[in-house]
Amino acid sequence: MAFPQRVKMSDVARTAGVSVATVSKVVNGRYGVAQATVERVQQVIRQLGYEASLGAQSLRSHRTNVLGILVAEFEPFSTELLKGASVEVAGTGYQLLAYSGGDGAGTAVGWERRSLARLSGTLIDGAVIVTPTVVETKQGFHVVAVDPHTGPSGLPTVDSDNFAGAVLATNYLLSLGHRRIGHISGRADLESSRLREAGFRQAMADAGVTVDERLVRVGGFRVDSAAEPAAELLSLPDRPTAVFAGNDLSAISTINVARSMGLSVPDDISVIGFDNIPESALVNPPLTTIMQPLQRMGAEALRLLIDLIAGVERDTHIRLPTELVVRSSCRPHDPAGT
Amino acid sequence: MAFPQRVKMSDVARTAGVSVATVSKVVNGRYGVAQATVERVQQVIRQLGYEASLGAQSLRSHRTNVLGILVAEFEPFSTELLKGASVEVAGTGYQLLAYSGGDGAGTAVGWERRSLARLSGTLIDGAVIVTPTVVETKQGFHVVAVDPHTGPSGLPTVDSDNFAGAVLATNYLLSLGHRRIGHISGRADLESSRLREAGFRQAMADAGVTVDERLVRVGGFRVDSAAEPAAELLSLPDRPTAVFAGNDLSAISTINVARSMGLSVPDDISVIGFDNIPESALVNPPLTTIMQPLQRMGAEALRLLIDLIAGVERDTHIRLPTELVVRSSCRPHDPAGT
DNA sequence: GTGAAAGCGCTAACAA
DNA sequence: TTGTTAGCGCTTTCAC
Repeated sequence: MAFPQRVKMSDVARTAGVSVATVSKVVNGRYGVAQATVERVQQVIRQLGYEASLGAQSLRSHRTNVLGILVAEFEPFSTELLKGASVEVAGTGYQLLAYSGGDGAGTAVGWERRSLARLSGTLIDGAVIVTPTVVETKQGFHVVAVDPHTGPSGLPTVDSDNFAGAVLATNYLLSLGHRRIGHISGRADLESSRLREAGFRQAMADAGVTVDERLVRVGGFRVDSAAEPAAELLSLPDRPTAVFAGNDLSAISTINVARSMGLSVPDDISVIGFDNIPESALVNPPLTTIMQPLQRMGAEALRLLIDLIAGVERDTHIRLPTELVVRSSCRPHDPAGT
Repeated sequence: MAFPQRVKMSDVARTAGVSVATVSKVVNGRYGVAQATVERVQQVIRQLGYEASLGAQSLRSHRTNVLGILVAEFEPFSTELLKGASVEVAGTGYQLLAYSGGDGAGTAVGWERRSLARLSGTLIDGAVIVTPTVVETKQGFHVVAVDPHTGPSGLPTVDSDNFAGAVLATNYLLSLGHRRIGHISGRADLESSRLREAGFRQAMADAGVTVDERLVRVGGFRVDSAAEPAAELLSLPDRPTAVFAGNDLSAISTINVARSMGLSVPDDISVIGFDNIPESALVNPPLTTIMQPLQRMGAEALRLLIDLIAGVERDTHIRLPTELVVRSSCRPHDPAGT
């Protein structure tokens, strides 16, 4: 077993004694080929293990039955979506192609435009874009955004109720007696980040608690980018007694920073996250957080995309509910400091 | 913002007043283009937001700087590898393309051959294949297998020490006083599955405990496929007091089945898994398991692939250590049954 | 320094 | 029913 160079359609044609056009017809199940020929060609295809090149095929036909999921990188958030999309795609006849077009540092604005430009029109019939940095609409190519960018956009979207989730998180901390609550926000360009901060402020206002602006910092939704703002927050002379982190990664980063500063979570400071990625249960202490149904979001996005391609009339904005998940990273505030 | 059809190289050429050949040279940084022309073309490229089509480009050039990760589906095991590969790829100049070529039911033998045939030669410069079902070698195309198929294969591989891990798991159960230990094995065609069962048998033999063959069943490494064998095991009149599941998914399935039968884990039966996927910490009770460094395996596989492409001389078989992770799904065996 | 032309592997008219 | 032809968007000689 060392032979198989790449076998192409012309190889099949030659072996079967027909033209490539005929092979193409057989491969694509077109009418107008003698039954005997069909069988002979199929026989050769099996024997040679021929499989059409996705690149060449899509270049020509503009239909591939492959759906793209475009992400900046494969981190816990996007891989959860991927899991959901993966089970949803089963039995649809589509294949899934996940493309990571970022630079790995999470800083490349516009990665989704580049990825989309490289893959759309050829290779994929439609795409789900995860947390895009810019808004753009292409003609004749279907795109669904998960956790979309801020700003008006005609794009079909899937997200969760970020505002309500943030209110949930903040109210939980308030109910525990915290008043000096910090917030590490996410990527300023994302609607979700904006809404979480807005929910935080709303809940604080509703409770009659003034937000200390020094306790609100931009964390960027990543472990590395959140470390510095977290450190600043915790170094304040009158540091917060609780932190609502914009997502679980920021929360985990905050816990790491706290530990490195000799602070105990939740004894010295309570931390709550957002997302409920699987990793949040693995940190020490296990993270209290707001759950977004990530896998379901991935599944809904994929279903929406398939429906759009099929021309199904339907609602193109899906918003799923969030939920408080209590673990061990928060405790009641003790004014006495005992 | 509704304009951009797909902009192609000919659009750039026309706008810049040059030929597509010249644009191509500029895009690929070839020598022999006047500095002024280079700048003008680059200006137009930026202005139009041009990006080369992966499909067309790869069809012609057979070099794409895209590496493939081929999986049957996006489940916790493969997505962990993906996370590891994603951080490893940063800064290498490669992009990652993950392709799910299975049928979603996990039953399609040969998916990796099909996926490979569709993507290799065009689109990707090399591939990491996750738990392939068959062995095959292509010429002039680099492939690394993670958790490879049983049987001799020239393929470069990355795996963990499955045998030692299984011994670890079994010895742990033995040390807890269990003697009637069941095993739900994995996919018969995978080397990892074979080695885990072998390690189980070895550890039992070393402890002088006879394996009851009725307590060894094939589980297939998936939640759904493991449910029936688990149910059979737990329905036995003299059911095992502990089960070593071939992987975490089977273990989780076993816990589900136990609960549905009214059995308590770990009070009525202890369960240990293998893999340490993040989900294992989320089940109730949190799963005791054998950790494979999945993200690191993904990273090592990607590094190995890149080295192979670059022609670096190096070891092409990487085996990483496993480790016992104690959580709450096992407890000492109580002969009295109190 | 630049462009015309051939061709990557495939599909789709159209002709035979 | 089958093969011939053109061309998808791009790269690469090779003339000019």
